[in-house]
Amino acid sequence: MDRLSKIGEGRSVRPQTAADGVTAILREAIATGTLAPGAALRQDELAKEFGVSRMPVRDALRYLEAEGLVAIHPTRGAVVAAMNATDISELYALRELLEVEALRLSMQKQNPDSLRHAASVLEQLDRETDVGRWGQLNREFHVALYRDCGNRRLLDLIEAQHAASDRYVRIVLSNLDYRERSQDEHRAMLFSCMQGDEKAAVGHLTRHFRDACAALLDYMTSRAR
Amino acid sequence: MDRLSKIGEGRSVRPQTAADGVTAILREAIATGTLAPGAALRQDELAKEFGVSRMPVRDALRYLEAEGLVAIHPTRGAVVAAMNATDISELYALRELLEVEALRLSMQKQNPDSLRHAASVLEQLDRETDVGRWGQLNREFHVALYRDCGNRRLLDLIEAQHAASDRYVRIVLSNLDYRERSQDEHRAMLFSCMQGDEKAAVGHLTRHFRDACAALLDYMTSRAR
DNA sequence: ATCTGTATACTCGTATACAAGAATACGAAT
DNA sequence: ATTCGTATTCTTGTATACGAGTATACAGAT
Repeated sequence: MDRLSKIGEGRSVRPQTAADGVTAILREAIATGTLAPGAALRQDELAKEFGVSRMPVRDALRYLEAEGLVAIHPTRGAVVAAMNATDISELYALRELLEVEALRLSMQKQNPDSLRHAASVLEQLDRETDVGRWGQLNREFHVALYRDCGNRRLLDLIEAQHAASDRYVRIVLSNLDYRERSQDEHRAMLFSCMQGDEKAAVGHLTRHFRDACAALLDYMTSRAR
Repeated sequence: MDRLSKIGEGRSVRPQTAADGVTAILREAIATGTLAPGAALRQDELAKEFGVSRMPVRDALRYLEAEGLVAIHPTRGAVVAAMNATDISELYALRELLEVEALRLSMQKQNPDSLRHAASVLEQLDRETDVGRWGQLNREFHVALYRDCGNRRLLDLIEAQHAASDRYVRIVLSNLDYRERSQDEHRAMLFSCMQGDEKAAVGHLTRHFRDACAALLDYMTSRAR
């Protein structure tokens, strides 16, 4: 048997390659805004900065392009993807569509483990003070509610959209008022899920997205001049 | 002004790079089944075959990985993504979710140009005899119905899922019976769209997906032994 | 005979080097 | 002064070279 026929097996335990490291650092830098939207990403420059050659940097840029965080223009270079009102509306409309469906499917499975985990993440979110962790925990909470939906492809897509909206999420979450409201909505969602009240849960989730989207659009227009 | 601040402008007119060419050839080979699911994709081998170095091949593999057509395992190589019943179910459930939403949104815009284009593609499909073009025209018809949905991100996602299901679509479309049924459903969809009957259009589209999915699952189980 | 350990071969990841294309800057002509 | 053309510089795309990790094969031990 050919040695390569086994490649597809096993979990995707990515050995930590240089490109992965660069990807992670760049992703974080983009999420935090250290690399602002529109900023040019020169291969040479980044390579020197990270102490690697341009090859891993190229790979990293391709990964981030797939995630929608950077835009690559062949022979011209890469830039951090733009942030604008249109993108926000589209992104949140899409997330609502995907996540409402995933929530519905998951609730039919009734897995208490997932809800327990969601509850634990929710508490961590209350205690967490580090801005950087909020986005991550927020994602973890949402995914915990969906993970029993039984559609891996759907879950992957949801995670991808989360990565794309991470930049936005951090903005709204740095607002204390919004943070409290968000947590209220999270608690309401979790409660409805535990009760098995699908309609209520979906309602809370929908409102959650609409709220976040509205807060972001407000923020964008307010500082757009 | 820095020269790079202009990178993001203009349409994404990708200059035909070697990597793009390799990507296109590989994508087609995977779609037609020339490269069967599970087949190993050696960088050296492909590079020699296409008369380029391994670098463009690497890039191509990354693109195809993002499209879900190949699975890359670092330090172990890449293989053509597997085709199985689970994947089919997930993929079609996802497409149904995305495309029904896009259709709904598009129909609210009422753009007769799109429908005219869809009708023209439909006629081409009737006349087309080349198997390779069916998948492409099929995609064009569907996208024509959705393109006014006003959410670019949603459209991109739909196109991505189409690319992933191209392999499957070609299988069901090579069955004459199914082809006729599919065209009937297409015509029914278009008719409902022209009438502005959203409920009926969505019904036809949903049935279209369920039919295709069922036909595929039948096919898979029948020849899986 | 099966299993384990070591050696070998193969493939990928990364680095360096070269070539080609794009944008800017400069100069000449109108 | 403005506009067009050319040259230079910068950046990316591609090729080649090297190093590291993984899997297979073979040999020895249990």
